[in-house]
Amino acid sequence: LKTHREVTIYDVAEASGLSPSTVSRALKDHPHIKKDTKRKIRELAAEMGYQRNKFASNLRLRQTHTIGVVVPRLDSWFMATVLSGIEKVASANGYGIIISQSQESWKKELACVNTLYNSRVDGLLVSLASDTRDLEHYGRLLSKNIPVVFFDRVMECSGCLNIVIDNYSAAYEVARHLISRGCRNPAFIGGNIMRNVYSERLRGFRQALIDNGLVPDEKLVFITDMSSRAATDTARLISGMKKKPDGVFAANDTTAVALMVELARRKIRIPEDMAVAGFNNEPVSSVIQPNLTTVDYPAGAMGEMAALSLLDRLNNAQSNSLSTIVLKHKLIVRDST
Amino acid sequence: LKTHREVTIYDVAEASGLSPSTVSRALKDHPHIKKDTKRKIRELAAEMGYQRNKFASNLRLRQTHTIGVVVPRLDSWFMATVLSGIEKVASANGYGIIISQSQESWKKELACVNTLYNSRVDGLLVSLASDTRDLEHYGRLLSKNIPVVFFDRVMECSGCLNIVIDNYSAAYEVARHLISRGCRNPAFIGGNIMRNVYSERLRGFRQALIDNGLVPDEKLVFITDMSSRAATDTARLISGMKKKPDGVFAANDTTAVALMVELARRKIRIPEDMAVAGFNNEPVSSVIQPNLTTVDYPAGAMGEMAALSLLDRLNNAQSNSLSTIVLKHKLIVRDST
DNA sequence: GTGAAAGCGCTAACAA
DNA sequence: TTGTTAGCGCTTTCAC
Repeated sequence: LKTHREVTIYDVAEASGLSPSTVSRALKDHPHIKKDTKRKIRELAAEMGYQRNKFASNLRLRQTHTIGVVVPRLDSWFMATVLSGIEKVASANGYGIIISQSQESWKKELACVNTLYNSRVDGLLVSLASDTRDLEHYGRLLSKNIPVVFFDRVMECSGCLNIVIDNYSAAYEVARHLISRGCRNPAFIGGNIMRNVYSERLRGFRQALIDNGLVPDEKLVFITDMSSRAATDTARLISGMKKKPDGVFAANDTTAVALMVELARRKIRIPEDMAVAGFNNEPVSSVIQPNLTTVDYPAGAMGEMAALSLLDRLNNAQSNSLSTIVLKHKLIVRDST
Repeated sequence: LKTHREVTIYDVAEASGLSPSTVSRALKDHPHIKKDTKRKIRELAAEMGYQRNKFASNLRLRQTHTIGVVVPRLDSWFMATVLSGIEKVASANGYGIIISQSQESWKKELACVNTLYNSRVDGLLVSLASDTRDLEHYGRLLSKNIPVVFFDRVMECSGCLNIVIDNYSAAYEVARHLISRGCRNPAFIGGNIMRNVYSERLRGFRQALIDNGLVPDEKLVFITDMSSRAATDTARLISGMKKKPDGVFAANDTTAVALMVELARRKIRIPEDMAVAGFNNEPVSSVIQPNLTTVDYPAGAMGEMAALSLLDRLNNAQSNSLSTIVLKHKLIVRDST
């Protein structure tokens, strides 16, 4: 427990010979207070080392100027970049962010949401864990008018806002590109298809094959936990097949890169023997040789947009009835295909 | 402003026919309360959708179970990994984390620290901005017994704890390795040498040269902002020199990699024409061809250790008088040298 | 233009 | 084992 008592508005009031209410008003630039008084109080407060106590204020005002963020994990390029965008917008608008990781687990996501609720965050920014089945744990927030914005990994949810890219089209474009490069038998690597990002990419991938007269081979659809390790294993699997795929579309660059490294180790030439495409346009994609064909994903912009939208809902209660915002993606063709 | 009133312990008290204090105690498993009463109250509270209000509690208790984190930027592999470690330990111990970015600016760092102070965080975890000159802005926290732990980018500070690796030795080892591979004229790329991580690495680099009978060439010391862009520029500069260096030690892998990419574009062979070593052992270092020689930096462990140490100071007020913790690094030799 | 006073929800010293 | 009560520091309505 702290030993020193805080400097409060009462102390400032006493020292200035004014009342606490006047001090409180002066400090927040209330129009009813004389300019001169304001100045005096400001100076005195600064001199005394006064710092307003957010808890007392929050308790009174019932709002915290804090937004909660729940992400599956934060040690990926994508999330770090999104978070950076969120933090930038939040802090520019006087909001703080509390971050928690669900570690890709539904159960832990539930715990995170509850903790953040207890912290009385003004709103929530969420990207879903890999195995989250429903949105019940957000019900309480919603019923209390605490806005929730999902980004990247989202689910349908009345009253929430979803921020995404068009994963279906992006994947469709990738697959079409693969086909145009001569692939007739491409493989897909993705994560748990309960998540929109993976199911939509798989759907786009399949549809592109069908639209081009090819038959998707279910044996070439690999669902993994999207770890580098899993990618390496998949590379082994693939390179051991009698009838190898002639191309691979991995649902993120980290997976694509780990795959390429292992394929190279096994003397499979890229793109001659097997074309490889990724997703996200992570920096590593333009480092690996050959440079990786991928989809540019506006991660920073998504973070900023998510924060902006949340702030908007916070300020203009319900004015905004949008339910989905779709950000632009872009296919980037490089040497791996 | 929220419309719904919260469910409070008063509501639960009324509904249960007990007093608020009993409810409060039951909810926190106070030993003086009958087991049966506890159970009843718990059930009732859950049923009524009671969630304790942290603000009221914080206001009363004068502690928040929240730790503030200030980092230069959070969109790098290193920071994301450190943060992941911090979050893991914090949440496992019932603490939340509020994260803010100084954007490498002293001024903004100051603002971050003040905001976090206003939020009454229990303690602070900090990695310094590139141009921070002194630690005055931490003075107030320290005088209020709010513990501050610096990690990675630290400064001497009585009363604080610093968590680092031995940057001097690590750099010394890298330089010695470069020399053992035949380099006689290696270059150094680092950031602002006000920061220990860069000054120490430069110092170790120089000393290794001297100890091996070489003379450090000051024209081959490049101080940049450590952006990829700057690395590319440096590569151009270097490759345009009449008397090129025969090796480069970059103070992080991102810089080393951007450098290698540009050198390759200019047909400089690595390691034959120029050896390159980096720092951090970022994943990209084992993706680039040739794989990058680097120093393994225990980023995740550093995050966990930082959080753990802070919690320790929070719990055993001042018991721990350590002022510096040094984590182990490891030279990793690969094909780029 | 300024002040008095009530109350946000919770906790703990003290009383019973 | 449980209840009473007095704040934690701030904001704001109402009065002057």
